[in-house]
Amino acid sequence: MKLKKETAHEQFKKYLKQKKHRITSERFEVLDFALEYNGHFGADDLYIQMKTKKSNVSRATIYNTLELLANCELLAKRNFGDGLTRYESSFNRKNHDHLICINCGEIIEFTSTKVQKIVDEMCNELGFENAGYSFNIFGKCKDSKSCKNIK
Amino acid sequence: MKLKKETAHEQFKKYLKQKKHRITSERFEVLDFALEYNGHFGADDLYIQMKTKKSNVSRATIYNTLELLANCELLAKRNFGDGLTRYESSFNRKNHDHLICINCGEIIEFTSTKVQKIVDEMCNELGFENAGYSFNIFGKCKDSKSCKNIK
DNA sequence: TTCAGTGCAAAAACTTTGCAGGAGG
DNA sequence: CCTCCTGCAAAGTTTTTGCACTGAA
Repeated sequence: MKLKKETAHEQFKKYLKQKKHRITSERFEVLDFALEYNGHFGADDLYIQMKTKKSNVSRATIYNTLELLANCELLAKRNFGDGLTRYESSFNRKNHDHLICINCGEIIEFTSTKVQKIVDEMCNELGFENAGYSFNIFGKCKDSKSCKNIK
Repeated sequence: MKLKKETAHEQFKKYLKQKKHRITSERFEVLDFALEYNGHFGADDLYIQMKTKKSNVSRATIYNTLELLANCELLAKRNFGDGLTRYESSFNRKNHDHLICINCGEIIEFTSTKVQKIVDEMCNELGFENAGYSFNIFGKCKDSKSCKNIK
């Protein structure tokens, strides 16, 4: 755990230097909270979480830093169709996609090697340099086990 | 063109009846403007467009109606990662996905039969009844032709 | 020392809600 | 006639901006 955190710090530091951004304590504070956050979170979720834990970082800085962290690929930026921007740690995690239950909001992660292949194919074909993708499937889960909180 | 509009009206009417929603002139007015809108639009874009063309339909009604139109599959709801909810006519159109240039914002539509296959596979595997998906690829377009408006 | 980064609050952008009046079934 | 739908404006959410101060390089 300690190791993970340090490696992430290193990666972020490297990115900041490369982009000629300053190394500030606030930025690493945001990184730490983001890595510890369990699951997907919005910028404001993180702000509240940090506020609760007596951190003094402002909203503006959090928004700014999350953007940086997404750019240097420590976080993944997600959209589940509800108009909110969410983030999730992508540090030391396998690439994955999401299946979202439109009844209960449950989000199931899955991986499919085929998806990246399609991404590469299309980028090649259309002359794009790939910079990520977003793939969400929506549906209704049939078994009550994972769909008990019907809205 | 006339035909297209009438068929769309019919489809919407059928949907409204089935869901026991009322047939109102405002709802069809929104449908007409949505079908005529060129490309992707947000709810507020449509409101402004309608306001300009002397329509009196309110924001609340537009938001409400777009939701209905998305549910009955006359419109597709899209998210391109900028936190805005956009719609686009899906009436009489082939299913397609999007490749978005992160430099200039250009959106290129593409189709790949493989995507729907993956969607079906995953839904089967995880016991979901499919209700759509969203697949967006982000990248940088290399040729200046389609990337002239760098932000 | 210099200027990017920060906190704060205010503003902006988008969306939802409450209420009273109006129209569809 | 009974509701559902609508318009309007107000409130709510999430995100961005302006400004003066602070601290990294």
